[in-house]
Amino acid sequence: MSENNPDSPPTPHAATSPSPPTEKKIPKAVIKRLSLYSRVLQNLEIMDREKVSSRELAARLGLNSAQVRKDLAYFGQFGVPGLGYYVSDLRQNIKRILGTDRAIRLALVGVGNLGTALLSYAGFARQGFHIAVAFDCDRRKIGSTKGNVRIYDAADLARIVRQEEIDIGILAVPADHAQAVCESLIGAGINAILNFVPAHLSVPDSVHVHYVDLSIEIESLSYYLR
Amino acid sequence: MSENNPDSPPTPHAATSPSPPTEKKIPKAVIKRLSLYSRVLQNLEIMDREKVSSRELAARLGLNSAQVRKDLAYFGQFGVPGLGYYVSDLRQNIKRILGTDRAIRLALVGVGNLGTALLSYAGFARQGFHIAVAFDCDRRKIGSTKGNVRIYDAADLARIVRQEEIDIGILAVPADHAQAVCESLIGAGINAILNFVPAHLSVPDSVHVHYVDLSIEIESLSYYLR
DNA sequence: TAGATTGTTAATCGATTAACAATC
DNA sequence: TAGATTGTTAATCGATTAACAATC
Repeated sequence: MSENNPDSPPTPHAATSPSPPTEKKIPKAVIKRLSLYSRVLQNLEIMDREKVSSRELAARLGLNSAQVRKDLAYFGQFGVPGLGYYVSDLRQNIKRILGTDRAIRLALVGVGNLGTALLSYAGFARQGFHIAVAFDCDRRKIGSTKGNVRIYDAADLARIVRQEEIDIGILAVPADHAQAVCESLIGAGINAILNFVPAHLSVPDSVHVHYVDLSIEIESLSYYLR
Repeated sequence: MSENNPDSPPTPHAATSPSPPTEKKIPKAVIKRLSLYSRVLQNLEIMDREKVSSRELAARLGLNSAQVRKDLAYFGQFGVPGLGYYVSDLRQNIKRILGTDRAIRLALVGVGNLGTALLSYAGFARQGFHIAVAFDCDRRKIGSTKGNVRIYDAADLARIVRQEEIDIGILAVPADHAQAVCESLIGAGINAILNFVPAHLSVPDSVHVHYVDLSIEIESLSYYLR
């Protein structure tokens, strides 16, 4: 989103459409909250709750009820005036909107310290996220498996990512490889990346990157001590 | 920040001052970017760069240069018109502002799957973040050490957190314990928490919580597939 | 000095919240 | 029906960006 400012000259983006004919652009923050609603709804379902109001949904997440209603209204009319939302119904709708009504296939690139931890982290599978393959460029790791996941040569990334129909790439390589690996992933058709590398990635607008950086988070938190 | 809306009745917060006599409130996003600047400056220092402009700093992070200048200007005048910023000088200033010019002491609560991964994650130490102690309530873990960190009984949390002068708490317990543990930490004087638990925490305004939730991130990313 | 870049103000943009008619 | 809660518009709030005088 740094295009067309006085810092970078107006880019003659051949690839980018002048203005996508989308009805209304949905803020990223809305999508993130959708996932939060989904989780709360899952809990409510376990508690056998049939209905829920925007007010309660908001309270359970520390949000404003108008925001909840507005977020949901981006995607259709899911509620019943005077009653609220039907828990299971709304949950299914949200999962469909997010595309998590099927298993999501992940590829991990970089099986170092952090990568290994991610492979053994059970939390993913429970939510329907499946690390299908891993990549590294260390001879000693290639061909082996870790946490039931086979480790392939990073040189074969593009081919295997296509073959295995990977949805999302997880980046956990050394910082100086991040941009290159990122480009390989994009070249292989990936346009959603979870980036654990403490480095800024340059990607086309069509590619979505989420940064996870614990050091930055801790550093930010230290500002608030005492 | 959910106070004073029609959802929650105006809370008669005895403890909260009506409006802190702070000069200007600094947005959380600014603090987060400060940490990013700090990292880029570290890299520039390694490259033996003496000076840097807001333009370059911005470009390296995909931001706007006016934003960089404005962020820094919250805290003083660090730049030289016509020249830019002195790399080492600015970096030191930012570290001082963030409070990371000394080692930060962390306490991990919950030594399960994820907690163990965090203990063995080397990335922290490098940045001056030190997990000083860990807590669990499993008899078999209490008293042992993992990754050089001693695991204490969660029942002794308050006492040890004070004794060890912990700055930040890391929450990695089962979801149904999160709120209670969070309150113990706050009771022990902690007001900065890194929360890995997929649950909303209710905390006073004075306490800062950062949520790290990989499942939510992946779920959000799946929205953008194709 | 001329050129460059800061710090800062004003303009723009986007997101959150309040309010309320419509509706069950 | 009366009470409750939605969907949505308008008002508010906050954050980003452009522009430029001041300054090295």
